[in-house]
Amino acid sequence: MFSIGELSKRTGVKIPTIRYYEQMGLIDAPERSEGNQRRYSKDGMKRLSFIRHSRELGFSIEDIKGLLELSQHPEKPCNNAHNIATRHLGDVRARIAKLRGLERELKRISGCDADTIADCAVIETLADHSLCEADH
Amino acid sequence: MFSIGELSKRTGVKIPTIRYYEQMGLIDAPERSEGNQRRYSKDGMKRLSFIRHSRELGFSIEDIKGLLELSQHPEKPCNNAHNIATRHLGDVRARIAKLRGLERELKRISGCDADTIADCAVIETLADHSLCEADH
DNA sequence: ATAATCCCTCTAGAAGCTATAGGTTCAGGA
DNA sequence: TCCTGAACCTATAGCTTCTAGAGGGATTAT
Repeated sequence: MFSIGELSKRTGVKIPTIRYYEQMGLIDAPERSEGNQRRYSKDGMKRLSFIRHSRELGFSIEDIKGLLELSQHPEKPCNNAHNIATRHLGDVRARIAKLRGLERELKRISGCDADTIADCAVIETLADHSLCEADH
Repeated sequence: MFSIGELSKRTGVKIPTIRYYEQMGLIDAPERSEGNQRRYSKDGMKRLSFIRHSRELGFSIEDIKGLLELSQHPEKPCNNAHNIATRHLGDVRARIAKLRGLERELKRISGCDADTIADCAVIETLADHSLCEADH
């Protein structure tokens, strides 16, 4: 049994975040001490680690709810887990593609070597859509 | 002079967003009709286009404030504009790098061909940090 | 017993919008 | 001129994932 502070240290999830996850229904409300303080079990810690790891991989709270639910049923088929992961992979790839476009454009405009705003490619580009290379 | 609806159509910025920008101090409060409705000038439209374009490139509201301020002073040096753009480019690159890491990991785990949760790499990975390849 | 540290709940804020409610104004036709 | 329907107004709340603060109680170590 450990306190929320202990749990926080061991999992690397900040205290208010743990309480937030409880509120969002990602983790069960744990037992309480006589003085009403949260007391977590090892299982609680495992669950929180799962959540933390999932967040690090960028899964949304909703997705994590699904994944946690699945993880409770080892005998079930895992298509759903694959679906969630694959969809998320798609999202990540889309974001990468978008950012690559931005990167290209930003690289171009920030390479400007003008001295004054009047000739600056950064400002010029932002002010005039037609100067833009990429069609975003 | 056009109404907010016209402005919205011409710039592609949604009406509530225009009002939000006004509130955030990105655009000046425009003149009003006798009945208190907003009436924009061509200058107002140019400014909003600048903002829209900047947002498309991912600049924050604060950055855009700076860029707009600079764009008003064509005679001034443009180091600041370059600084803002270069910093933002750095941000974008950092995000790309992070997402690439996620992509690699997600690709690995969603390639799992297990049938049940018990053997599923997705769930397994999330549950056990030590199985993780990348050191995120 | 007391001080230091921890924990509690509740609320608000951050970013950048979007949506809704309840009401007013405008533009065009009869 | 009146009417209708579309467009507009303000104010407020919601989205997502936390994070920070206020004001007060619990625990732990000495």
